[in-house]
Amino acid sequence: MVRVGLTTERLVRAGAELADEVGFDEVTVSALARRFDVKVASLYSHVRNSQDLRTRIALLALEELADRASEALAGRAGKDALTALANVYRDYAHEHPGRYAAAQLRLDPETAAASAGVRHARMTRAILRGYDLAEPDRTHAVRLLGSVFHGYVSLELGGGFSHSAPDTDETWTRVLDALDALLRTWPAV
Amino acid sequence: MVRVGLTTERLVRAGAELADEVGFDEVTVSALARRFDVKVASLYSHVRNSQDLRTRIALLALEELADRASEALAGRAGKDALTALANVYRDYAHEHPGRYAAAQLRLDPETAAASAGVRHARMTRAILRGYDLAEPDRTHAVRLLGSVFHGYVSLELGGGFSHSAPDTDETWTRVLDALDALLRTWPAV
DNA sequence: TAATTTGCCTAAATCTTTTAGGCAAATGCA
DNA sequence: TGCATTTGCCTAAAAGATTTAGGCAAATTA
Repeated sequence: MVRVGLTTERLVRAGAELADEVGFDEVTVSALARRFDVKVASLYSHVRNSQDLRTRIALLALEELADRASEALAGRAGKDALTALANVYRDYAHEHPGRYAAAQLRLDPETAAASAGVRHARMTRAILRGYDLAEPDRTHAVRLLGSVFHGYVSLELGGGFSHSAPDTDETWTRVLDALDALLRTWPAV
Repeated sequence: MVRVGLTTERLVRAGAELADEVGFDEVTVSALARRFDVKVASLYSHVRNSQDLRTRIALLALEELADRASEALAGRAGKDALTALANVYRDYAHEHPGRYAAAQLRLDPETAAASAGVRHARMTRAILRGYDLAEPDRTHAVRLLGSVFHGYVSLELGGGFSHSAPDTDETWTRVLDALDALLRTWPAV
C-alpha cells in the first residue's frame, strides 16, 4: 500500500486548482479523490465533509487575495492605491476564477470573523485615508468600492460585458478614474 | 393513478419558490419531485435534466426582473429613474434571494442573447439618456451601474455589510446620490 | 366509442456523499 | 533495534441524486 501523502493542506490546495480548472461548483470530494488516484473515503480523514472542503478553499482564496492586496498597497496612496487594490482583485479573478468564486462563498459569522475577510475591509478603509471623508461617509465609500470591484469582476467573468465594444480594459480604467473623481468630490448630504 | 398536472411551467415556478426558500444551490430534481409528491423520473418528461431546470429558473427570474424594471421606469427620468431601477434590483433580491441567485447563473451565449438580459441592458442605457454622456462613456457608465447594482446587492445579501453601523439602507441611498453626482459630472479623459 | 397522446409509474444504472471498521506503514520511544 | 502508537489509506455499505428505458392508465381527439 503506497501512501500518497494526503494532508488537509494538500487537499485544499489541489481543490483550489481543480476549482480554477473546472469551476468551483464542480469541486467535489470524488473529483478530488480521482485527482489523487485514491479512494473517496480516504479524504474524509482530512476533511470533515464536502462543505468543509469548500469552506477551506474559500478561506485559502481570501488569504491569497489579502496577501496580494497588502503587498500591492505598500507604499501607495490616493488614486495609486485605489488602482492597485482594484487590479489585485480583477487580476486574481482572471487568473483564478474558481478560487475567486470560492472567495464569494457565504461563510457563517464566526468563520467570516476569523477569516482574511477582515483584512480586506481594513485595506479598503486604508485607501480612503487618501481622500477627505469623515464617518459615516467613509463607510458608505468602503461599501461602494467593494460593490464596484466585486460587481465589475463578477459581471465581466460571467460574460456580462462580452460581445460589445469598447473593450473591458478600457471601461475598467475609466471606471477607476470615475471612482477617484467621485471620492475627491464626494457629495455632501 | 391521480395526475398532479405537471408541466414545465409549473415545475419551473415551483423550482423558483424552492430556490427562495432553501437557496438556489439546493434546488434539485429530487427536491422538486418531493414537493409535488411524485416520483423523480416523472419530472424528466418536462425538464431535460438538472441543468435545464436551473437554466429555466434563471430565465424566469430575468423575465420577472425585467418586467418590474420596465414598469418602474415608466414615466421617470434622471435621478428618479436611476433610483427606481436600482431599487427594483435590490428589492427583488431581498424578496427573492433564490431567484436573484438564479439570475446570476452563467448562460451560454445563445441562451443569454435570447433572454431578458438584453432588456436589462437596454433599460440601463435608457436611464443614461437623462445624463449628458456620449459614447464610449455611455457604455462605461452602463457597466459601472450594472457593477454597482449587482455588486452591492450580492455583498449585502451575502452578509458582507452586516455587523457594522451605519445601516445598509442609508448607505444605499448615499451610494445612489453619489452615482447621480458622478453621472452629472462624469470626468473627461 | 375508438384511437392517440400525455402523465406518471416501476425498474435499473451510475455517481456522490458519508460512516464504520480494518490493516499496514510510518513514527516515537525504550 | 524492537515494540507500541499513530496515521494513512483501504474495503464495505448505506443513502441520496441523476438519468434512461419502457409501460400502463387517464385525458383528449376523432
